[in-house]
Amino acid sequence: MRLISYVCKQFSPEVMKYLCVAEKNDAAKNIAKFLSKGTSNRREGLSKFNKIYEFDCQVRGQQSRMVMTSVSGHLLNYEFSSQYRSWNSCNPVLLLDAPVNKFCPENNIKIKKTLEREIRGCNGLIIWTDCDREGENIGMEVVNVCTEVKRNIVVYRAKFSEITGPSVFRALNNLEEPNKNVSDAVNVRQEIDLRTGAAFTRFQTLRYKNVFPNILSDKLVSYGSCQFPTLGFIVDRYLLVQNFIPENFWKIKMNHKVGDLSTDFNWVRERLFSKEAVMMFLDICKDNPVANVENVENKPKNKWRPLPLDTIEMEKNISRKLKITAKETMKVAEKLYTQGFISYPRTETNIFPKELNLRELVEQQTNDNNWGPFANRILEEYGGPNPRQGKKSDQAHPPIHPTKYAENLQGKEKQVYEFIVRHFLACVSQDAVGHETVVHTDVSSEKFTARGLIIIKRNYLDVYIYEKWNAKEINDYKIGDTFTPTVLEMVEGQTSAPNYMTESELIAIMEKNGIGTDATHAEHIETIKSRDYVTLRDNNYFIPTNLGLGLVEGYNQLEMEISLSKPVLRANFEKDLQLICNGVKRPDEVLNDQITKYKEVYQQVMLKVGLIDRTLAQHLNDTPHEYQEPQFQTNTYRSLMKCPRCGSDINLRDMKNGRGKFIGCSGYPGCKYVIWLTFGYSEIEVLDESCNICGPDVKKLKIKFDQNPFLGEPNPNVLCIGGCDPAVLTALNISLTDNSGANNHSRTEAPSSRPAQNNTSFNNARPNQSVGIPNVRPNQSIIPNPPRPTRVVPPRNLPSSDDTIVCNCNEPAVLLTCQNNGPNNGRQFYKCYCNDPSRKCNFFLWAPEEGHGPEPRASAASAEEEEIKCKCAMMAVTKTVQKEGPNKGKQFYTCPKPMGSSCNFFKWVDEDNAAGGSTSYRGRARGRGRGRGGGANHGNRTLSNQPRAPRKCGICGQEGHTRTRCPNK
DNA sequence: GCAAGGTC
Repeated sequence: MRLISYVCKQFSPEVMKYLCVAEKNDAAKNIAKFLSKGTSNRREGLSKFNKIYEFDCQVRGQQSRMVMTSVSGHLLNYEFSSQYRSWNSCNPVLLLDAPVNKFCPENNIKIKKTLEREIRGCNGLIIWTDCDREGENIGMEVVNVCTEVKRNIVVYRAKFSEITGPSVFRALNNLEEPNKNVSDAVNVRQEIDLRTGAAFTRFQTLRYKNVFPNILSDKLVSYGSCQFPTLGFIVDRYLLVQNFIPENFWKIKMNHKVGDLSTDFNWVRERLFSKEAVMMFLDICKDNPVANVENVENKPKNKWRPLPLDTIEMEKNISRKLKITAKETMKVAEKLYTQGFISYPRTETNIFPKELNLRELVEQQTNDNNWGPFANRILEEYGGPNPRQGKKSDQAHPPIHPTKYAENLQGKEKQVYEFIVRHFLACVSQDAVGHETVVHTDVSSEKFTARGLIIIKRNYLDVYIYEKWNAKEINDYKIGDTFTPTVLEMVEGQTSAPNYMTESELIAIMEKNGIGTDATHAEHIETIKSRDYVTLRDNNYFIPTNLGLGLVEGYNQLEMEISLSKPVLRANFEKDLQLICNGVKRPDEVLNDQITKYKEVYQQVMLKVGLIDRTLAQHLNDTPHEYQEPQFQTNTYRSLMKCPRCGSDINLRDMKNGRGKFIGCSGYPGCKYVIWLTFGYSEIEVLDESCNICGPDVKKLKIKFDQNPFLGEPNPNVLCIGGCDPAVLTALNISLTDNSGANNHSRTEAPSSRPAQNNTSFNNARPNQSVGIPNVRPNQSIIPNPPRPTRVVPPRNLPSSDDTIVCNCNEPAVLLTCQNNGPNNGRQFYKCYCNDPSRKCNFFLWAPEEGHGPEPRASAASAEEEEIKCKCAMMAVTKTVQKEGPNKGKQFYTCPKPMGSSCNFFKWVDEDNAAGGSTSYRGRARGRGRGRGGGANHGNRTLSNQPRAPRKCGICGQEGHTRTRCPNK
């Protein structure tokens, strides 16, 4: 509560306006209805899924304005960085630790925009999402979106277990803080599910379409941490049935008939697997076939009313008794919940909270024609509701119960609602009461018993029509009675295999093993049906298909310590997630553990994959083709640096039209950060070499310019665009902070000719529209490394008359020879000798040589020979007049930028450059550069005597030196 | 074309 007391001081109490966000539209509607007491005004959100309700309400003792709206489940979703999304982009194993980002899917954008719009007018936020693990995470997504727009807002969490008037007011009067631990656990769960699911799904699909093209060429052979263990349960039962060997058994049957009343007696030995032995016992009995009644037990026997209803029990019972599938049941229950007829249908709790007014709930049902009289009996005859209590609680939702009487429901809604009401009334009523009689008899020392049942009060059975309790009348025996059995004979039987698995059993075993949630069991079952892993026999029993059986058997053949089709991996993961919730384990710790485990599994699978192939081949009855490894794309991009906007990697990427490259964020489309390369180049690549100044995350770029903007520098040049050298950014027209399109035009094309994807998406990117939330691993920062303060290097002027060249470290420079294949091949240059990265000495200087000395400028330079710069210091391009007229065909220099952002520089090619007066900055001819800035600007020696505009330092703007020698660094 | 979890 510390947060709350702190932030409350930030605002004047009379102006509080809260944005309230529920998990779904109907919940928002009902919460608003109760809180506003029916006075809320409705208006439309930007999405049809989130209406907005406005009303006044007391919050923490203050009259406040409430703006109630909703999301629609999760707002964001994890996705791989774009370069990993294509199925042939990489080996699937790389997906286990490839970069992932959270982004807002297209169909949630309007919901997100609604939140962003509404929070601007509010100074508080109250999270009303469901009070479970996922709801906490959804709430945190809302908090992140809203605080990104408006930082200083009060954030509260409303905790409620049902949407009723008392419950929501109780939540409002006991506002809490969001729980970050719980939200973190969900993030880990999401990330691991995506990584493992995608990695193994791609592996299986790509491999088996190749190995069994006749059968699986078009099949999606998916893997999921829940779907595979679910398949495994069905296969286990199937194999149990298939491998079952029946055995014959024999037993003695005894019956006694008195008039019309027939009483069966059970042999205490039940059955024996030896015919001879049973025959022997029967012979003994028949020697003196008189039954002596040794004892008669009379005792009360109750049949217990059901426990309060949780989701699993609801799914199992409705599946078994009403023959409605779990998936359908949940769909119907969800609808009933959103209509306010029942409480939240996803609950693990079977204990009613004390504060829930059960009497009121029973009273709501008293007018029904079918169960109304029973409800009245609870109130009048039983002294009010008396629930049987279970032992489970999820601390979030109460057991499923009716919250409102419904009389006009139809079809399955009616059936499900009726089940929930009858179950509720049953569990708060009384156990059925009966009387049991057990008769013990002796026939020649062999014991036989008979049981009779008299039902005294049916109680809950009157309303819970789904259960039967049959009375069994037997003869009235007394101790000491003797009688001759009507039937005394040997009967033969055979053990039988268990049945294949029913849905009800499957859900039970999933729950027991922690596979899926109460909300998703039904989904996983549907998934394995749709993948053709299992099929339904007689509309009731699950059996695996050849594919499902082959896959599970294949993995089982590997005899791995941890099998993908066994539930242990998921179960252990769930335990770790709970530890994150409890604050015992750190999320990154669990994440890394899981990734390591799955990598080991993947490696083991790869080692013995032939065994899976052969097992699958047997089950599919097909000959496996030799596996051809797909040609995975090799252009998985090397990270250039971290995105200034979202912290993901940004990479040098190919334009879709193949006409160049650009630098884009791997979080696209979540993050649309992009740098267009507006300068001319023939080669560009990201090197392994990191920038000493910007840090290890920032790699250097090697660029071969069409026209080298760095006069005298080698071409190709090795540069850093991480921000350590503003002159580089200026020369390349790159802005790291402004990404609204300052350089958002392609290298050589007008924006309209860019690929459509980039043309629309990237141009629309604005900083506050970021939808990407980076997946920040522990050692990552979401903010790129800022340029470190550059070491101060005092200017060291080289003696102009001295032949010794010294570098910026004041050490003699080393004379090297250019080895590249460019025009400078074989040419000599000076470089820092000490080669100590910590010194950050970038010294470079061409050595004077014959034929490379000062040259007179060509009087009428062609574009090839002369470098002309425009007003924005870009290398001017040569164009030819196309317009009809006297100048048609004449060449001119102009700014390389497209119309609209051009500096409008203009100069005729044949104009006398030497005359001066031009606005251009003239450089050296290609391949004839000298020291940076033409030598003179290095301050060490002049290697060119060409007339030129004075160069200014890219860092401090002063003349007389350049960035490498800047005293103000 | 991948997961599981929300919800419509």
